[in-house]
Amino acid sequence: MPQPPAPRKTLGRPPRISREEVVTTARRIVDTEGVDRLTMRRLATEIGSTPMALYHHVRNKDELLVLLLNDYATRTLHRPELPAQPRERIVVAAATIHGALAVCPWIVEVLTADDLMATSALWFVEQIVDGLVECGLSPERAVHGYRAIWYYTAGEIVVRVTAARRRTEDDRPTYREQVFADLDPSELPRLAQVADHWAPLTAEDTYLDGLRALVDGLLAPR
Amino acid sequence: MPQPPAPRKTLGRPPRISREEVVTTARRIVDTEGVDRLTMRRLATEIGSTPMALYHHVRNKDELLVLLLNDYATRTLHRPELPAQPRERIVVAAATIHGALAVCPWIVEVLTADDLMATSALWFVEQIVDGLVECGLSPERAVHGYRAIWYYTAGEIVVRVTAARRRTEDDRPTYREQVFADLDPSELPRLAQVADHWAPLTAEDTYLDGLRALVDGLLAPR
DNA sequence: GCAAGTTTTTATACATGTAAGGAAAATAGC
DNA sequence: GCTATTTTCCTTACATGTATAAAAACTTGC
Repeated sequence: MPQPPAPRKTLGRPPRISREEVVTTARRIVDTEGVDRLTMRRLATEIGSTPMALYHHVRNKDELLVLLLNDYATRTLHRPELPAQPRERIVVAAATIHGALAVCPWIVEVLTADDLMATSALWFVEQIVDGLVECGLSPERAVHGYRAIWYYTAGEIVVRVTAARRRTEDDRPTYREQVFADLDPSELPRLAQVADHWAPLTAEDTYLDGLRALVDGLLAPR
Repeated sequence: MPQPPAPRKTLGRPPRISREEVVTTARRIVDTEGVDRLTMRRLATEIGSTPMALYHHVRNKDELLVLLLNDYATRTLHRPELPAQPRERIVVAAATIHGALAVCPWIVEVLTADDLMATSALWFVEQIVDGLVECGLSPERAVHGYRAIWYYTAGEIVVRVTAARRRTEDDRPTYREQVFADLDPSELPRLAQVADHWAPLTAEDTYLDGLRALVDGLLAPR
């Protein structure tokens, strides 16, 4: 026979939903219907509650998205075999984070939030900082180096994703196309020279090249 | 005596407000009261019209912000004396853009929009691409190099600004502080080592250092 | 002058995030 | 059992961006 629930230690009305349930349900909605469908009301009805009840488990929608990102990172960001050579280790660690985030376009709102501080991502940060130190940087410079790598990585994702988003929700010619069509070759010769190839050029994925360049530059003797 | 207005050529009901007026008024609101106060309703009453009328001159609020950014860039982004040496020219051009954007925190929503394509900024892009070519890169690689610089620059601004924003609207301890307090030194020794200095370290402005490293790396022989 | 067509403006309506205040459900002290 | 206290939940309300449809103010062709 069912034990009466052990006497509660906590004060106040017992919660009917948990932060975890909120996040899990939100994840299901995002996974199955896309992040656009994730509204507080929708989430509330899905969970059998009311919108404002969610706000006792999540500070606001932004925080919910951060939690979703952490959840996502924890589940999909597995530690790869890293090369022994520190420079290459840095590159692979950064590229792994980048790869995991790049396929998850809804994070843009959140990405900018803070540096990636999901516990699962910290290991990668450690690898990067450690690699930089092993290559001769002081711990302080190594942290700055990691920050630079993070700026570059986050910037790449944010710019690329929002550009893509804007392209889909928009059939009119891009402002960019417009501008490149009216380029004055005598004023801006280089841009005029590459104007025709600009779109395909900037569509190429050169994250790794840029990352390598940045790491090389960070490690080069001053 | 006032000439009767020349017979209009355009069809349809004559506009009572112009795109320019919309942007100018929006700018005034942003300048005097901050970007938070810029709402479509507020803008409409300020301009003596109705919210939906604005949508005939501006596709949506996002586009309005893009226009504001362009307007801002056109007014404040003046061409500096650039060094003759191409490498340094790249750095100064990028740093100038960065400096102009960094003081203008409300652009974050927009920055991610696309690359900076205000006509006034194109000159800087030209300088960067040209500098890279002068240093021996092919035009294609130069464009990719510019993109890397832009990713880094935009990422730095976005991350820094939103981190600052979150700090002000939030008095609870940061997630980051939380995480760094619970660091396991045996698992993440480097991070534990710098944990105490993390906040001040990441608060330092190291944009230029990172930029130099990136440019160095882009120009290093492969 | 009138009908048709075109562009701008207005009125109305809806979805969304979330603030404010009160109701509900538990414990603790009496 | 009763009251105070604490925590969670619910109801209501508001500001905001913007979709939709109709009205208004023009030009053009007749």
